[in-house]
Amino acid sequence: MLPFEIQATCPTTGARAGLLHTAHGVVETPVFMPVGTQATVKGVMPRDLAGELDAKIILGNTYHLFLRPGHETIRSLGGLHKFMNWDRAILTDSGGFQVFSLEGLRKVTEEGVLFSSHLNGDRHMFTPESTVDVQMALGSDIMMVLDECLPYPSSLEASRASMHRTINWARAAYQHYERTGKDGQRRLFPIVQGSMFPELRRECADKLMELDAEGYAIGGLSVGEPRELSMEMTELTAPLLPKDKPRYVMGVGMPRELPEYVARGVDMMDCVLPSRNARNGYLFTSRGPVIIKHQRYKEDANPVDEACPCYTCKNFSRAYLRHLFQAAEILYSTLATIHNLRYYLDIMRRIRQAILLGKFPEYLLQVRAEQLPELQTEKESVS
RNA sequence: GGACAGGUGGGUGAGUGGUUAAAGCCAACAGACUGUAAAUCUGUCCCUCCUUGCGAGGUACGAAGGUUCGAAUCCUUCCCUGUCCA
Repeated sequence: MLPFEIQATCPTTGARAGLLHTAHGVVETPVFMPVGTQATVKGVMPRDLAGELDAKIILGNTYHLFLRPGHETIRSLGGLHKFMNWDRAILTDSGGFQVFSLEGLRKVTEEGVLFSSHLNGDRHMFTPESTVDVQMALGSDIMMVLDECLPYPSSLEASRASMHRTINWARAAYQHYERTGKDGQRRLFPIVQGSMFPELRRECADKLMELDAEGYAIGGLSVGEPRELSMEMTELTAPLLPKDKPRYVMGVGMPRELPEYVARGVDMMDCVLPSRNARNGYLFTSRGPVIIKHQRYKEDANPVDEACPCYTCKNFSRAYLRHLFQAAEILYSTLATIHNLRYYLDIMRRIRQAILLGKFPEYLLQVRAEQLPELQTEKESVS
């Protein structure tokens, strides 16, 4: 298997366009990966995910799938791909994010994380080794090492200790992986931590480099810090990671930030924003956000985004979507999620094209120059 | 015609003499959301004013009177609604 093929690099910014080969297809990078935590991208059928949206890779979650339905159940049913009828690539997060999001339901020790299930309180010990085993049972194409995702802000001392723990876990996970699971069909990515401290980020990246992994992630971002900080941390960390390996920034970002991350050498991103915000009534458009529940859309016959070629925009009005939202109809979530994901994925396709054509700097400048209103005005939405 | 039960803010529905401009829920109107405990969560939700404060007035619990220092709460009459009996 060709590990990671870089097709073009922007000489100005360092942005790359590449091909990430997996046992479940080729992923064109830079890529945005829709989040499908519980073996489903909420609201969207795999048929649309592969067809209309043409996503090449999606996320699953170790913690959630371990608890329900259980990795052994999924293994016995033929693996996660078969289980959810998704024959393209899957990346699984390790449960490291749940260390952050389920703070209060877990205890971190040097050995790993002891979770109290949010479903029934049962206690489960997650170790670097066990999370690799679970992800192998799921049949993940890209596995993530167990890491400790700290909240913001965290003290220097706490961040340093945590960062070292994450390094130790990464080593343990990698050793285990090389002993039991490395077969050229899958990958295991370590995750750079270090909170918002440049020296910790550098040290962490440095140490993880020794693992000579098949790809690296930058984690611990989008945990409450100002947006500029997430960008700064990425900017200083990405160049420390191997040029010939995919770089993955976890849990970002807003649409306009996507090219910014790519400009900093990032190849992969994921975020729940497009899917979650869709369900909560927040639609991303080329002219800024459309909060579909707003009264101003009650009689708006226009599509969500004139410029969007998605199924939702091609066939339905804002007024209809607003109605579905107000009525809490299931179809709303589906149509809204299809739109938002299509919006994100189309942005990534444009970014990739720009890089391949050597026009990424212009693209970036153009995006930066667009002064999108925070919210569309009454006048704009009526016109 | 008779007997019960009941009429509370957009809806529903608590509240039976004073911390009640009146709980809760819903609707409505806004806000949040970044490796998903999220089809979730938060706020506003009678009117006017300002020095925007757990501020000042004014209206308000079917209607009109009355009792009381004080009434959505007690009394009287009337109007209306529901159920049952003729």
